[in-house]
Amino acid sequence: MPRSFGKGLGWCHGRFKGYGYRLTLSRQAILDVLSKTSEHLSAEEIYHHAYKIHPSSGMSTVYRTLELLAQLQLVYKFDFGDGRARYELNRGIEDKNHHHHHLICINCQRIINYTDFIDEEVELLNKTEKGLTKKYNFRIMKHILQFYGLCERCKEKK
Amino acid sequence: MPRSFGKGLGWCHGRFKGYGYRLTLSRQAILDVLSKTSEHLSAEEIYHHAYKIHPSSGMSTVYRTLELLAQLQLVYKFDFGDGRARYELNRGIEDKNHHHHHLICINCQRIINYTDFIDEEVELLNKTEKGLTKKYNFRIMKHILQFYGLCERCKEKK
DNA sequence: CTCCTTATTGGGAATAATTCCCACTTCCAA
DNA sequence: TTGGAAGTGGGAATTATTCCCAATAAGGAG
Repeated sequence: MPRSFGKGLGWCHGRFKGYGYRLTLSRQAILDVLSKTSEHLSAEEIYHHAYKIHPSSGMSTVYRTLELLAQLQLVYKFDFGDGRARYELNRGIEDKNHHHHHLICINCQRIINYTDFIDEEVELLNKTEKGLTKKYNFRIMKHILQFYGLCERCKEKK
Repeated sequence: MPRSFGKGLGWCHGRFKGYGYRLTLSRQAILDVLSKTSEHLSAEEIYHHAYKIHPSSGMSTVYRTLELLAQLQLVYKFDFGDGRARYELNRGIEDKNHHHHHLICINCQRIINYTDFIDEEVELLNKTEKGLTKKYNFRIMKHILQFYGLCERCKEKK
């Protein structure tokens, strides 16, 4: 919403206008939802939360907006293997130190953002990226690194 | 089929029986298809190929069988971001040196198995895995490492 | 502030991969 | 040979996502 929106998302506004996009109430509501959670919400979850802020947003709009935001790199779109996409606000633009990878429980879907070893990981990924770019003549645009397993709780029950 | 099946897949037979599963014609056909390709086939592609060998296999059976094979670790199930699962025979059991990761073209879906830097990658992944296991008390069961981009050809056209 | 152009929207229908269901078949061990 | 369990086919059901298009709203110009 207008008020809370100002907090940390003002920069989005410029980004939108810069590309000729309109910052509508639906889009604000969706950005607002994403900015207020640390969870990795699905489109439907975002839809439900956005509903409370701006009740007339439909699913189509949610999907379209998320697609747009992903394209603008304002959000990341992830697949954690449970058959639906999940979205996370890209906080990295204003706040470095937020770069992380994911550890996913295949039983309860709990997701942990970890930053351990992240520097080494990023270093190796960059190196590999360079090597692959050269050898296979690719233009690499993104990578995925995820660990899957059973979390503390789910491990017991099996 | 029976004859060609003997080539390199004999060990599957034992694996099946060991778990009390039956090695039916449908299952043989599917394993046969997977053993004869280096591509990453989707369930539907596997279905079509298997059809030539054993025409009465239905889609349900293909999905069920692939699920079973993945569970037995005889095949790997991958998601390359194009909305359908893809499957690859696990040749690692008899043939080391086949461990690889994937480089995927987001435009034409071409997939390259690369082994460059694989030792360093595996080393870092193992280390990270150990660290995460300890810190978050997870039982890690698998990881995903993939690079996405535009291949040589698709890069030009954009 | 109002008007005009055009991006954006809602919602219902369409799509597509995968899973479900269940009567029928096949396999194997006794 | 037979009984029960494992496996099967195919069509229906499920589910996330995309498509479509008439109606709406954003925001710059006047």
